[in-house]
Amino acid sequence: MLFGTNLDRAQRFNRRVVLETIRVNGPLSRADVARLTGLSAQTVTNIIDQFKPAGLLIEKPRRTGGRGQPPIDLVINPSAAFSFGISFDDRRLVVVLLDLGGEIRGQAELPVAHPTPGVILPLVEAAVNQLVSKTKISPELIWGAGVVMPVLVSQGHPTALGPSSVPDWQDFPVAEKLRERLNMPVFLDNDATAAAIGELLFGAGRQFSDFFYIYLGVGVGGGIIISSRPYRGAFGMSGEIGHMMSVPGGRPCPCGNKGCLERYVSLSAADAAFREQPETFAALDLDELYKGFETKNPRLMNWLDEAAEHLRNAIVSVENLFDPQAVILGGPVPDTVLDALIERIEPSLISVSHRQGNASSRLLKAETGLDSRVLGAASLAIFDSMTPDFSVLKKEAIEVE
Amino acid sequence: MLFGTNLDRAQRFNRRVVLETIRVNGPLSRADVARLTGLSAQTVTNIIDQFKPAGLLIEKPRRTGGRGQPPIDLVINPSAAFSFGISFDDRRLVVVLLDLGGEIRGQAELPVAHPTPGVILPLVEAAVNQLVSKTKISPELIWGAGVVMPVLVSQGHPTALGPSSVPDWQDFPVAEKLRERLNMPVFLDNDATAAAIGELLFGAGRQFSDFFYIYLGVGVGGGIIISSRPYRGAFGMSGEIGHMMSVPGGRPCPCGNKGCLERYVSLSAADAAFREQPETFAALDLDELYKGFETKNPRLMNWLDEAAEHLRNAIVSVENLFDPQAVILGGPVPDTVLDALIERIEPSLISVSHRQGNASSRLLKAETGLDSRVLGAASLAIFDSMTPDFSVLKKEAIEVE
DNA sequence: CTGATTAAATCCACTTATTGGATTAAAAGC
DNA sequence: GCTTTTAATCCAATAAGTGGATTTAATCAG
Repeated sequence: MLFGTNLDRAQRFNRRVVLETIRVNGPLSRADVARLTGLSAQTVTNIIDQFKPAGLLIEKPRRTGGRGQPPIDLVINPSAAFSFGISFDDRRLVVVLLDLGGEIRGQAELPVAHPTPGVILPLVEAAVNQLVSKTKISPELIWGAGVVMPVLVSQGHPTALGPSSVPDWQDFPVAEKLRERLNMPVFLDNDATAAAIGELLFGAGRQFSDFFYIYLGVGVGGGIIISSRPYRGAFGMSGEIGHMMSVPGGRPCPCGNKGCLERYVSLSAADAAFREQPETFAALDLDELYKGFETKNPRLMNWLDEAAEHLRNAIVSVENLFDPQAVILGGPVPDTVLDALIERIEPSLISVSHRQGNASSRLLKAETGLDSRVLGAASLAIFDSMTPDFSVLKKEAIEVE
Repeated sequence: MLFGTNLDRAQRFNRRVVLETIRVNGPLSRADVARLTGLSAQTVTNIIDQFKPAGLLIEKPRRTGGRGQPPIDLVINPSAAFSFGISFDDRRLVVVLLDLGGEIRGQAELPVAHPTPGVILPLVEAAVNQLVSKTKISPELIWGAGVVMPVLVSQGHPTALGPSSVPDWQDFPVAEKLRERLNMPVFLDNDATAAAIGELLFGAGRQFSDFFYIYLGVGVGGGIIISSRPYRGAFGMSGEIGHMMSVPGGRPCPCGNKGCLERYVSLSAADAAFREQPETFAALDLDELYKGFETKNPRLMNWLDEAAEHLRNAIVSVENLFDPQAVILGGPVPDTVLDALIERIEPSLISVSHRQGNASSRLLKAETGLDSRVLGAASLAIFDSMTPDFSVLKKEAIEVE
């Protein structure tokens, strides 16, 4: 439904525009911000004055060199706000504390045997409280927490298409329950979307406004960034690249179709190739698998070749459908595996992105590394508070501060 | 780049919100609009007063029945604005005059042998002038013209990946040249995107904010509507569903890959099946082909079965990637062909859109029919002037009225 | 038939963010 | 030491949305 806006909302929007412009474009003077945003210098001054009490911006000493009065450079104060990232599956729970600059300030990791809500929620609460007291950050600087778990998320709630490794969470109101316990805004998202947002804020996506993030994990998912915002689809389930048809009539998939990409390109598929057995859809021994990659196990090297073929076709489709600035490959796999895949895929990609004069590499490796998942989770709250989204103009939108 | 907004832009945005809300939601009182948009009743009154001089809105007699003072219903005046649609290929040129209600007020159709700019531009100018004088509409009510031709459009200019049926237009500044001749805003777009916008404004897409339009023509293209706006990709070439890989290692495609969907699902592919010959990539005899469909030619019926298979896989991928509210199938093909395809595809579609409780049909037939292309072209200017887009808030945005 | 009730539309004074022009400040150039 | 240039700020003006009060016009209850 459409909505109108007003003076209030417009300023809230402008505040975010100013903040995000400074965050992305490095040290910037008030005059620079005015030029970049189209706002008047006076307006920029006013808005920046509003940020001062919260300490969100740091003024650097006047920079000399050119003519005229030297500008005062502004940068984001990384210690002005914090966010928690929470990630778990059927093996472990990870909680990280991220600052506004994208640095990890604290981390807790716990083994988990039975990831039921009754077990996980208290553990999360304890870990968060412990991190707060250990790092001595003041609670009002915490903008929120993001949660990622191995489920699909539709309209804020966990859902699943096939069997799940965390079945107890189906339709459980995670965000609400955690909000009550932690007393801060809580966001739940798909792993791929969260990782894409993490990459957008702090990683390889920083330079792009439109990219497709491929999250290679136990399955394979996609996070879509359009106009510097996540696109979650009409029902929150977009980006399911793993269930694109890769081999007509191929391997059966729990989703009900045959030949889905995920059955060929995923850690689960790699594991099957490694063990020379069909996929079991049970918990994987990831350490074993990582070791196999490290020792260049021939079955895994073989799998890499095959996986690259399948993935290339999927990327061609993605490029042809989205025409993004880049496709970014990441997820909880060793860097060497990502490199190996990219090396095999890139040279022979033909799509609309193959345009003349486009010499730049279109398939990039994610920068957030093995922790992309939990870093993505942590970036959800920061993203929500900082982005000059359309919805900021809406009445229901949430206050930046 | 980010941009700020101001009071001025905010009102421009609100004006469009009010107008579009009334256009879509039928007769609405000022109070209704206030409730739907979140604007105050006073603001709605003010904005509607601004539209009165231009005659954009019509007040219907007070509606009685309920308690309280009866509301005054408002509807869009279809005769308050007009737009031209211009479409040509290597066979014919079509120019239509559309009103704000989506009705065709006038139409001109001319055969074309050599569609060079030198031939087409004067013909268009003459046709437009003739339609203006014949329908006696006043020139200041014309919001603009949209152009569609068989090329890909990237950043406002014609480009091509493979061979083109209108090679003389490569990188030709169509919009600029026509703007000079017609003295009105001119928009150039891909056929699929234009048809999708037409469907969004006046067709099956009216009820949706997120859908994928499949344009089945000589080739097959896709128009993406996200949040009620077209998504053209980072470089304007999104939606190229025709070059998704359908058969690994399959029929060679001029794009450089093998097994592209378009080599199996398109009028060109149908024609090849009809003639039992490989594709020639020369001009098709469409009338012959249409006749073949009408007489239920067995080779074409066979092609329908095969095409449906390929198209189904592509739609599964599209649904899994975009999670749209619907996929709409249209283009310059007989209704019976669209029906036949949908009938074969729909029942066995499995994707994330296959969610529980989603009984609604996900694959729909376009409503704009055979003329989807030129109607889409005509809707470009109307869309540009009416939609409460993000960009309206920008300094550079164009005035509504 | 009359007064109470309900809802729409408008009137009016007020608030507030942005703006544009003027002013001040601080450097470099000549 | 004066001029030029640029940044940042001061100040009065502008204009759109808001909230409360008022007017208008219908239905409902007695």
